[in-house]
Amino acid sequence: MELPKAYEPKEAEERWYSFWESQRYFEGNVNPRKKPFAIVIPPPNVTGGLHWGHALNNTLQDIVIRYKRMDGYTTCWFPGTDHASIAVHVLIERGLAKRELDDLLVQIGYPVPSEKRPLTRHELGRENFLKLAWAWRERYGSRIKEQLRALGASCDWRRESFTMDEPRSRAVREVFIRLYKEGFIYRGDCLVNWCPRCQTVLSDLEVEREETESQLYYIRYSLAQGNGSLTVATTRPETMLGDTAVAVHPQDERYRRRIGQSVILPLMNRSIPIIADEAVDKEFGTGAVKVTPGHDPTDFEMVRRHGLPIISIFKPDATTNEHAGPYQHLDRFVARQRVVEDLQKQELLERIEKHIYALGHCQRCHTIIEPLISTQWFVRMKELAEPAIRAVEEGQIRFIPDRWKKVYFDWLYNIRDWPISRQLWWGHRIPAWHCHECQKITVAQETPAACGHCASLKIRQDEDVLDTWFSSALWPFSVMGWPEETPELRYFYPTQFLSTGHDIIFFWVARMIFMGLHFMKEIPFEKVFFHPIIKDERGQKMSKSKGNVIDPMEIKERYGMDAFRLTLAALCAQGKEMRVGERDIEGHKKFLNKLWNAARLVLSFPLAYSDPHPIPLPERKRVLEDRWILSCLNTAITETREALENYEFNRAAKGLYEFVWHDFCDWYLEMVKPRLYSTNAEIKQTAQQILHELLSDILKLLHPFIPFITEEIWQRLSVKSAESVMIAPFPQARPEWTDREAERTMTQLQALITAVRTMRSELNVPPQKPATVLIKTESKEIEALVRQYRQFFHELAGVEQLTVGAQLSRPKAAPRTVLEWAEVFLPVDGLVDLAAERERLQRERSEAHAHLESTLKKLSSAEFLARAPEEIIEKEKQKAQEFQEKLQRLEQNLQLLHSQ
RNA sequence: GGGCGCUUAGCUCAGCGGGAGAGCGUCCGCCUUACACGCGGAAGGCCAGAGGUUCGAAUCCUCUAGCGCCCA
Repeated sequence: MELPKAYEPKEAEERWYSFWESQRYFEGNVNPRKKPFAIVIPPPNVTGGLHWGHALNNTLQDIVIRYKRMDGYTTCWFPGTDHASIAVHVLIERGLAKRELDDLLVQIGYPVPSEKRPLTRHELGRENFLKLAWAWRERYGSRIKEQLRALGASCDWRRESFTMDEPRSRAVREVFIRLYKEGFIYRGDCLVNWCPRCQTVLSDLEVEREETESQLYYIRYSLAQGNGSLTVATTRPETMLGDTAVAVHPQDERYRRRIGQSVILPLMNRSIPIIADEAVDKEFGTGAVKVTPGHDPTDFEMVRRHGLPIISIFKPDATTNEHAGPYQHLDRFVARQRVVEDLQKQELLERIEKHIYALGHCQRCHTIIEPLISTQWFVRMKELAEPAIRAVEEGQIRFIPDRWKKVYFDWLYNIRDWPISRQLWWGHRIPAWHCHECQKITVAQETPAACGHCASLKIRQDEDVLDTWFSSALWPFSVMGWPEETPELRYFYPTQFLSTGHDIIFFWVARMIFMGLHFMKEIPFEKVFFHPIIKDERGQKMSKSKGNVIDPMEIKERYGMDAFRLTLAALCAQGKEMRVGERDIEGHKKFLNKLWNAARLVLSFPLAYSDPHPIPLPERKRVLEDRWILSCLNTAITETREALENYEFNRAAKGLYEFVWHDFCDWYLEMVKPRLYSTNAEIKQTAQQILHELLSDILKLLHPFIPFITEEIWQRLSVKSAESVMIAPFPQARPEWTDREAERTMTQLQALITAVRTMRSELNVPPQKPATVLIKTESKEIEALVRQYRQFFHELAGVEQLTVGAQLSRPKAAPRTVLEWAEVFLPVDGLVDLAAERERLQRERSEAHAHLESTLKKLSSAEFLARAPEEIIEKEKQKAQEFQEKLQRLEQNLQLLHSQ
């Protein structure tokens, strides 16, 4: 079937995706006779759209799963989305405030007030808020899923999960209850990271540190006894209102005699002790620091060690409370200003210095974090972390690239307990009920009727929800139906491959590992690939605020998804970041055009038979170029497989690009044309058969990278071995096709043809103009080669007259190219720039000379001969001979030119 | 403060112990019957710097400088 002149990605992409889906190719069903290969998708946030990072990550997963599917595994890619507790919460709150969600409010039957004032979640109440959030998800939550389909992701959509759907919620409750009963979950008062805007606790990981220039205030505290004073330095003067001590380092000579004395806390006129603690940095400020346990993690720990009181001066919205004395009801920054002013008035502020420190911000809303004492739920981590460390240490789980192991270990070795409660509404509500009577806690899957301890009916459920990552941590087994013992779990768990960004190594990867080990008693996945972070062509992270974001769907419109996918794969080296610009995509789109046109050529010579498995072509009918390209194909197959097994996506993609464009199109297709146009039916048939076989393998090799165009071409093959390229077996190298001799001969032929082309080009001999070429060589082999393939010199280099031999005398004034084993002359009419010719040969001579020198130096070294491996010595000897010959030829030609 | 990574052709990057590579860009010549989204050709590099290991270093080690990321 003939192909249209240009490939139309838009229409083809939709058509083939629905074809694959209707044929149920994406479905992975338990099949004990085949080996499983499963991937769980890193669930994207329901609120989001597909960005380039998703595009990369999911392209890589799709490449791997398509490859494995073609290679005979039962593959299953489990898709789904994440409920993104805080992101949705923020989004809905903002929507309410701006009154952008009125239509959804109407939909859930909420009486929408007619006047346009901002609404709050508290006005709606928890139940309505949740209804609204679900309605929002129903309407907008499928966008990312549609975008993944557009990308070509071959997920088993029957198995789609959502972290808040019923089966996943059951898994979450089950895990919570088990961990609670096993003593891993506890509730306690701790100093936590508090976001005053979101009004919730955040884990350390959800706090983003930013280097900020601020001030360091030096404040004088006078001693309770006598006239002396002590100066402390602080970045947060307002928190002094909650100071309960001043601390110095025990070995600090300056303050040793002060330890045990007291100071009067300025503005509050409270006496507080001077304590000694190792945690004090002698170099910081004056070496004496104020201790504010209610609002500083280091101070909190310190005070615990010394048994001192803790005072919290802020309310959850970060305004001051009754403990702030005269500074009550102030915003924290206003409080700071007032405190500083008053200290100045009382001449207690010694000086202010510039100071840079890492200020914590809320990952979601960017508000400055306030450390605050609060009651939260925690997971005791130490015991859970140990097996997770071992699994990676012992290599049951492999990280690629390997270096991320260290990051993982560092975090787990210094693991801190995980605060899992969040003061939000959208999420998994903690399955714990508090009893009014006995104050005890009852945990249960379903709402209990009464307290499990005293049977009181006065119980209420905990208000908090769980950290979203708590449910994500269960993903590898929750998507397979855990806690039920499903056949999927038995067959597909553990999965083989996980691809993700290194930015969530702690958030997600580590947590999946310890949860998997704890609940499944088995690792969740065998290999974790950490892909690079995508940057734009200037090396900047893509972000909405920078305005450098391009919607992948726009890329699809302009270039087609295959071009995007191929680009992402080709640029994906195992580094920390990769830069991608539209130019890169443009370039790879050109490759698709090339492939398309090569296919057009091949398909314009349809096969005369229809058997998809014809009798193999007799070897003796294969000519040099056939043997050569089949040998190259073998190499391409081996290297593609190898690269894919090692997740070297760039090597796989670039290797195929090179093979298809430069070996197959540039050389093979050009060489095979005369046979295609031959009147000898047998010759023609042979050429066509090989061409079809090559194209078919090329399509299969490329399919994981560029699924749409390969299918579009595949479906037009006159003879195809499978109803879809997607389920055709991935090519295997045939050892009998490897042909080193053909490769060597071809290399020589290419060198000779290139030599002629170069001279033609440099002399501006137009392609139409027939050329006369002389090749001088002493090698019988080369001579025979030139004679045998003189047709190619005609076809590929426009050579009309070709003379070859050992005896022919060198033309004096003709341009020449000197190879190791031959000299090529192109006598032309008219003047030749002999000076330029001489110059070029001289340059080549000094180059050859340098090469020769360095090899000879090696060969004359006794140490080299004694220590270098045999094959290297052989190679050096061979090199020496080649350079010698080339040098000799150059000398002879230079002499001839000098005589002119 | 601790850790990790990067520095190779004008740009973006591969290569990571044995003859310096690709894509894009630049320059030259071509509408050759699959493709001008093309064909053919060319120019362009003390592989950041300094030491060391080795018969041999862009590649391994140490230090220095610059840039970037992560953790505290």
